[in-house]
Amino acid sequence: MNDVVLIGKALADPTRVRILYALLQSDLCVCELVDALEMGQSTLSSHLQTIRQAGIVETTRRHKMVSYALTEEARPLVEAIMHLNQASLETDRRIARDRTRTAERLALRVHGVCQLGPGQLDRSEDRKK
Amino acid sequence: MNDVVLIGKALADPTRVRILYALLQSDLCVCELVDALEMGQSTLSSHLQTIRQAGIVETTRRHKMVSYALTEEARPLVEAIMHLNQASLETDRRIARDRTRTAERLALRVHGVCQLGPGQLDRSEDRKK
DNA sequence: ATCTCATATCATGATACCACGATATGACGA
DNA sequence: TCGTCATATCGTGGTATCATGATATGAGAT
Repeated sequence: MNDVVLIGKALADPTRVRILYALLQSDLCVCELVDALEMGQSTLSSHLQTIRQAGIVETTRRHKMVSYALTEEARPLVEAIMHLNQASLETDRRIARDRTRTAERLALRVHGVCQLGPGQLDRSEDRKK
Repeated sequence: MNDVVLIGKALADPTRVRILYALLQSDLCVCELVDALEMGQSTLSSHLQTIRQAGIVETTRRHKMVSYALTEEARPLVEAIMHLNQASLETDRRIARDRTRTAERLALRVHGVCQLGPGQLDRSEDRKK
């Protein structure tokens, strides 16, 4: 029962849904998430702990960074829920922005690995418009 | 996104998980749930509204009573999540008691319909032991 | 229409959760 | 060992959520 509740809590907050949706694109380290989702590092970190306790994500160290990934067991569930509400997700502005910023941040990887630390993708990108 | 969060919130509380688990057994009216799960009517009712807003249950009137049932769309999802954590649910004392009391309350139906109102299954059952 | 009874909503106090800044941890390089 | 830097945890003020008792709604029966 408690396990179900933990999974529920993991999905019960918009910020955490954004994180899960981003992790559906790719494994990501904290600094990449900070840049992609534009939120404070402490905020992000505590949400990641919440999701981790639910058994939905797991961590691995890559050099200095800690990388977060969906677990094998949770991925089908997360995909199912996200797909079930695909319409509501695809029309969401915030999610759309997250997705492009995640892609931009991933493009900065070297040999498929994050090397840079947080603060790479600042608002200067907006001026291109 | 909002839809996903609503589903999450629906699962994010032990009381609501108990309700959903009971509804997995059978459609139930509010008075049956009050007896089976042993909780206040107002508490139960507001949780039911939460779950309803998430699109997980729907209501139909049966005589004086309002019956709650899992929706067609949500049932597979709920079953998936419950099954995924079957172990944690089957060892749960509260869930076990809920299940037997739900069965006891269902046995009081006439022609498969609840006729009785709340307060049927009181603690006198315990004295049998 | 009025009474009854099942269900819904309201008001309230207690608890939990959120975002954010400040501080702590802990791995790596010098 | 001593910095450095990415990540984790702590403290705080504001907001949401919970359980419960009191009250409101609304359908069926008289």
